[in-house]
Amino acid sequence: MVTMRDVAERANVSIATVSFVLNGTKRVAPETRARIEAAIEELDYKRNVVARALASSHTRILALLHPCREAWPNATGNRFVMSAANGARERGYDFVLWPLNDDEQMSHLLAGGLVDGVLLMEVQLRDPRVDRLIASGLPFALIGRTEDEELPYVDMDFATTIDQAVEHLRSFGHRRMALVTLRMKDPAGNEPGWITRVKSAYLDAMAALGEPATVITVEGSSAGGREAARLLSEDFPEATAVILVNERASAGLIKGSRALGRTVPDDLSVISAATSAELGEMIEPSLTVMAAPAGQLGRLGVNALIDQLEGAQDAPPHVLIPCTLVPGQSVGPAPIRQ
Amino acid sequence: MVTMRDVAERANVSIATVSFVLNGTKRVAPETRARIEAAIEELDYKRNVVARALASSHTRILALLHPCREAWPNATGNRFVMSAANGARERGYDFVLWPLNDDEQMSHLLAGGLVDGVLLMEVQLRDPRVDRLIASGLPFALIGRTEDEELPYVDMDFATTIDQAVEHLRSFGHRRMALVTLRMKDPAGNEPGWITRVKSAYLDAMAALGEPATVITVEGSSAGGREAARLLSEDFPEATAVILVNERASAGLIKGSRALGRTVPDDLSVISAATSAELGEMIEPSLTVMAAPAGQLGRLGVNALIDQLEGAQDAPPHVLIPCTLVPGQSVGPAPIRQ
DNA sequence: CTGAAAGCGCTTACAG
DNA sequence: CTGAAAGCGCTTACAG
Repeated sequence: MVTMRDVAERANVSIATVSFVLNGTKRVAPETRARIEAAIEELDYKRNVVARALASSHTRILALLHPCREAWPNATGNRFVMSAANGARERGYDFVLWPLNDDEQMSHLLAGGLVDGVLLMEVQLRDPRVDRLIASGLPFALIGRTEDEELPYVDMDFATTIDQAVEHLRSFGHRRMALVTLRMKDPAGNEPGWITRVKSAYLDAMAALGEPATVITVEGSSAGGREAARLLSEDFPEATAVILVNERASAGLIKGSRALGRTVPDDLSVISAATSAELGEMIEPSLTVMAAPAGQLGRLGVNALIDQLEGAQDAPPHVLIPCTLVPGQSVGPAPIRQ
Repeated sequence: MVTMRDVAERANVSIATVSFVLNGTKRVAPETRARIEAAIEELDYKRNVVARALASSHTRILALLHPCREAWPNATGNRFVMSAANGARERGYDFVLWPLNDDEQMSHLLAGGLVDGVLLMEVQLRDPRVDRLIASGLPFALIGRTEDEELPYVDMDFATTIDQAVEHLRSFGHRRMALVTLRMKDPAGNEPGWITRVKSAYLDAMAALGEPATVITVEGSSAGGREAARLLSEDFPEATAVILVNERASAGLIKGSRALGRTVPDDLSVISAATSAELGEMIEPSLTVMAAPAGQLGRLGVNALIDQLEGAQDAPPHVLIPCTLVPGQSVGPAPIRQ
């Protein structure tokens, strides 16, 4: 293994000077620098990240924590991760995904000194992981919000997204619209904050319109989607439109409705929010979608984290970004009925 | 920050003894051990992973490298990752996903001393990353095979999978079957090894049956699937069945065929191999699928890697696992025609 | 502009 | 069974 000492010897300098060149932390005479750079080149020296981390107490590694059990989110999640990784890299940080099963593993990671900062996804309103993060003293940024909105976060703007979905459906003449979302609780019985926000945005919108509201929650799967179709026809048969915020149930909802004799969009319009254009494309008829701003969230999240690490004195960022409407063929004029 | 020294002082021992207890590397008297464990508990001491890594030159971290650009694989890839992560954990290793953009980043990782071993996905027949891995001296295991089949790998058994798909279609009376697979090259013009293997397994099977063969390669997207439907009707209109090995084109192929007036499965049977039951469920009609053995591959891959790290003297593992048939509604009797 | 030296928090022969 | 001490490969005041 080539070490800094080897480089120093070859360039006839001390290891301190090599370090200065490598990190740009101090002026070094041009000729000296050239000699050192040549030695580095010739020896193909790479600095030992572990030793550097121990000496400097920084690793320049950022981790995205995510639950190991959960299905990995698909096109949206992927885009999020990639843009976060690229954003990190552009600012000179490594970025890793760290699947975690339990609290024990999380403590291990937080205390181990291996990462400089953490990005947390799928944050819940009262999230014990956030408490742990705070306790650990490690810098972090949240993708999603807790109850305590003082903490730094970037998040989808669910209120605006739902309002726009409602507006879009209204422009097609729909008045009775149901919300279909995800049934999901952690062991402690908490649901992700975004589900809570989606529900209340929907209820607010319906209240403002003076229309009746029905919220259907099903699991995130094809079967869940079919169940939603059934519940919809039982509990809210007057609905002519559905706002769907449950990506994995999308296909099942369409299939299930068809099986119950309601075709999309003739009998029922569907708009799938917080998802991706790719998903819309996969389904027949192509879904009208509100595409999640995954790329932006990834970049903003990682930048917020790095700003913090590098001691930007700004207030912690609170960023909300709405989804973008991508029209498909699943929304049509409201059917006339009595 | 609580260090080993704090623990040692509180327990009235040397830091060496604390280390022995922590690592179980040496006998320690029961009373001493108890004192130390109590101190660890009371101080909530966690060992500094970075310092340990520098001193021992092991981090007990394994990395799964994957290209940062690529779409993240979906249910199959997810299952693979999760089982690898859990497998690693069970043997006392951390497991991270490391998105990489380029060779520079790879060298940085390999030389940095941060990971003990590496799992490489989407291996190509001639894969420069593998050369780099070998040069780095880091232990690794491949998910997929290079040309040089001496290297340790675990992989899907494409030959068996294709044979079983063919057999399944034959049992429905099909004789003319096309292969639709993925068009994908890296910058150097190499295609992933699995694509090459799928093609030759298909060609071999058709040759053995004395049936004509047509291979259609399209990009992995809805549009690609529709293009495949078009190419199929132009280039091989006699085909009554398609073996599809291009997960993301599945939906488009069905949609595109329907648009061209061929319904599935009445006019055309489709079997989607190396994918997941979840995907099959999403599509209308539900796809008959050959589900990838993602969970097994993840576990076996990580175990092969750890065996190597821990110096098992066995020959490097060469494991092949076929997909599993999950019948859906996209395969039906071959239509009678002339 | 450069270097000698302490120190980051551990592990591990070695000695007793 | 336990400890004193060297050493892992860097960074970083401090001195010159």
